[in-house]
Amino acid sequence: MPATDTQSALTPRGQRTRARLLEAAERVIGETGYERASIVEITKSAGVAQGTFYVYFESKYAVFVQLVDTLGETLRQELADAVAGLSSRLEIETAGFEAFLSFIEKHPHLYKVIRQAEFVDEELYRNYYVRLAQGYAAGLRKAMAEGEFTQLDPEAIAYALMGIFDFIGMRWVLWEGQLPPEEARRDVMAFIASGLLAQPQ
Amino acid sequence: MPATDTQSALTPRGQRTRARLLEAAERVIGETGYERASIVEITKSAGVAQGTFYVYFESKYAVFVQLVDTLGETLRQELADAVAGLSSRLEIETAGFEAFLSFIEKHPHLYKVIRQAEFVDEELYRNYYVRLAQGYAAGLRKAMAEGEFTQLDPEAIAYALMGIFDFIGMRWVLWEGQLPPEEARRDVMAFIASGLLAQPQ
Amino acid sequence: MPATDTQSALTPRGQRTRARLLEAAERVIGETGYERASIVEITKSAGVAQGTFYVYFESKYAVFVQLVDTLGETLRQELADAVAGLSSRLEIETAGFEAFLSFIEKHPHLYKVIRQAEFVDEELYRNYYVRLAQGYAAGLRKAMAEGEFTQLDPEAIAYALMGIFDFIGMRWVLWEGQLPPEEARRDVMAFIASGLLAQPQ
Amino acid sequence: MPATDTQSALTPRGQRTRARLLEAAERVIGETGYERASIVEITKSAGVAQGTFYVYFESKYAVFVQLVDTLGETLRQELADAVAGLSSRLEIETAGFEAFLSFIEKHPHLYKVIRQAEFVDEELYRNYYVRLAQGYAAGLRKAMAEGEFTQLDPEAIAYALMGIFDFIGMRWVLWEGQLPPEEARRDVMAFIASGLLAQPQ
DNA sequence: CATGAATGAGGCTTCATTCAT
DNA sequence: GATGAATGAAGCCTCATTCAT
Repeated sequence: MPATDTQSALTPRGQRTRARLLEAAERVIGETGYERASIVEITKSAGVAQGTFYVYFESKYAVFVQLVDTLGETLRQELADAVAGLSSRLEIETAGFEAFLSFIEKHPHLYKVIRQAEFVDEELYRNYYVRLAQGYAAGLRKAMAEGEFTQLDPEAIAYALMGIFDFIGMRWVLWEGQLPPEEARRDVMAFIASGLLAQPQ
Repeated sequence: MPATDTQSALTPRGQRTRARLLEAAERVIGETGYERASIVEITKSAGVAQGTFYVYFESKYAVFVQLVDTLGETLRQELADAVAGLSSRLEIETAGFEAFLSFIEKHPHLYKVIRQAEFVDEELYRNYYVRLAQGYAAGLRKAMAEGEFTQLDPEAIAYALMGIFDFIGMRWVLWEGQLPPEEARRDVMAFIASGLLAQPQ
Repeated sequence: MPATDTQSALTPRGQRTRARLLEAAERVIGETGYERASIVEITKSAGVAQGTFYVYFESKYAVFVQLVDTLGETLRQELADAVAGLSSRLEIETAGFEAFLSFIEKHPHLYKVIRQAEFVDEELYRNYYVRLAQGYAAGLRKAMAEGEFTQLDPEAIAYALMGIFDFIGMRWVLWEGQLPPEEARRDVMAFIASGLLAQPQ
Repeated sequence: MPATDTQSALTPRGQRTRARLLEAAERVIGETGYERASIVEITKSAGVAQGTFYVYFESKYAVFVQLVDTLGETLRQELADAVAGLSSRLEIETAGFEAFLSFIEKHPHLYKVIRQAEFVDEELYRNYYVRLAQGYAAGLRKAMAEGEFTQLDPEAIAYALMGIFDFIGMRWVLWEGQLPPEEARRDVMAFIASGLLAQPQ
């Protein structure tokens, strides 16, 4: 009966309410975790009544999926914007790293959402990374083909790089609430740049 | 009031029961996640009555902490054993990587437990990584001091390396249920080895 | 998180439900005692689902406190009304005695609630009596100062009088379900009246 | 199978264990209340294993009854001893009052036990008071017949006096942990003495 | 005599969801 | 569109009691 999962056919007022709920869900789920986050808390945080939640979302799980999707789209978009026009893979790598870190900084709650997915819906979680990794690996493969880097297993390197970014983001942005110090960022990039030029063994 | 959290004064029978419960908790929590894992499920899986759980553990949370501690200790021990006697940092790195992967392979449930801690008890989670990182950074610092590697921010590099291992482990061991293919392992290590020789920028 | 403990913003329907729950709690706790009274029993007696209890009260303990508070207020109010306009302390004493007995008769469950407080929350229990005794002692002190009675330790006498009323109320109203026979009431009052004129020793 | 409720046929060691359990039960039940008092707590406090409890008592309820019985007997005995040889009712009253207070002082836990009985087993509770009141009323009746006091309803007066003692004992001995100040005791006795000489109205 | 492991019923509380207004 | 009352399943935990040793 309820649950207008597509934004279609929503009055402006409805759109505002829906947006407020989504923000609140991001905040609350990001802070307390999916399981501990209650609909009561989300609606309270959004300033609406409990029942209103179900006017816009089919279930708690549905918002979660919505959030993960939003995360993926937003992140991919921001990364694409950040590297648009760059040609050297190393520049791309650096710009992507910076964009990723500032994305987490701007949306720490949203970023924590994806980390939860592992225990809420593993497929959702994998898809997020698989998709990210595929794009990543494609870029690497191209750069390797063009001789910019050594030929290394692109998928493995993609996951390695994502791991680096993830842990650096966790250590400084999530835990410290700020970007890593200049020195750390520079050394990590130097490490990556040099790594990508590895001599095959 | 009950809960014999110390192994002291447990009859052999009691020790067996406690061990069965711990295994069951590892399995169930690892598979379904902390929040979704119920005491009913754990005790059923251990083949004991519900109340028996509380004879050995103070609470659901308490077993969780127990598991995380066990994980930390076991992993640190296995890593230490794996690299004992090696002198070159690169050998240590390689051996540690292999040991880490085979640890996850042997204890996939246990390894998933730590990933949950982020949402169960963030401090526990951080401590786990902070402690690991400290040891790691110390080793790197020493190798750098001895000129084996370029001087880079040891903490940042430690987190970067942990991130690599974590994601590679996730991608192949957790998702595929097996060690990464030989090629992937070799290329990742080549990447790391070369990265550690980065020219400072 | 829920629990609208303040009556604010309750729809008429909500107010009715809350009132039914409060009555049921009074009945069940009064009859079976705080510890033996279960939420299941209370909600069943109120004709609502178990969860509904927690829409209106934070916990079992919270209703208990609510009941004790209500008891105190109602009793003090009824006593005040009963003695309003009377000037002689003896008349006040008599009227208070009668009012107290008929209060218990009307609210036997509520009265039994306070007797439990001793084992549920001793502070709550003491406060109830301390407060009652203070008002009582103040009245006695005044009457003594005006020479209506002998000068005796007002606090001790206040507790003595409360003890009398309590035990008489217990013996006849609680145990017999009816007011003490005329003769008993008269003799108890004669005892008190004469006692208050004791010659200091 | 177990439960040697009569002390018969107990080895000396058994008698000691039983006594320790009884003391522990008095302490724990007196402090935390019957319902909150757990067998675990009692046995721990007695320094024996959980199962040992059921070697000596049929159930938790059984010890409780045992304690109430002990209380009644001990108190009646001490009161009897205190007034033995006294002939004037007033002396008896005074000595009884003092004996009662010092009994509570020596056995505060035991005394709190009886107060709980109201919610554990109302009949037990009533019997305790009924029995006490009967003896009391008999003494009063006799004194009245002999003209020592005014003729007043003996049962009502007995309950009134018990109420006084109970509340004075509660206020000072239970709450303060010490006997009421000299002045309070004297004034209460003066009040009683004078009350007993009331002119019938 | 004594132990301590094991049980399972039952209690309090939470919370996603439904529904009538 | 929005509300908030109501639901009931399910979860964690406690504890009196039993039993094999």
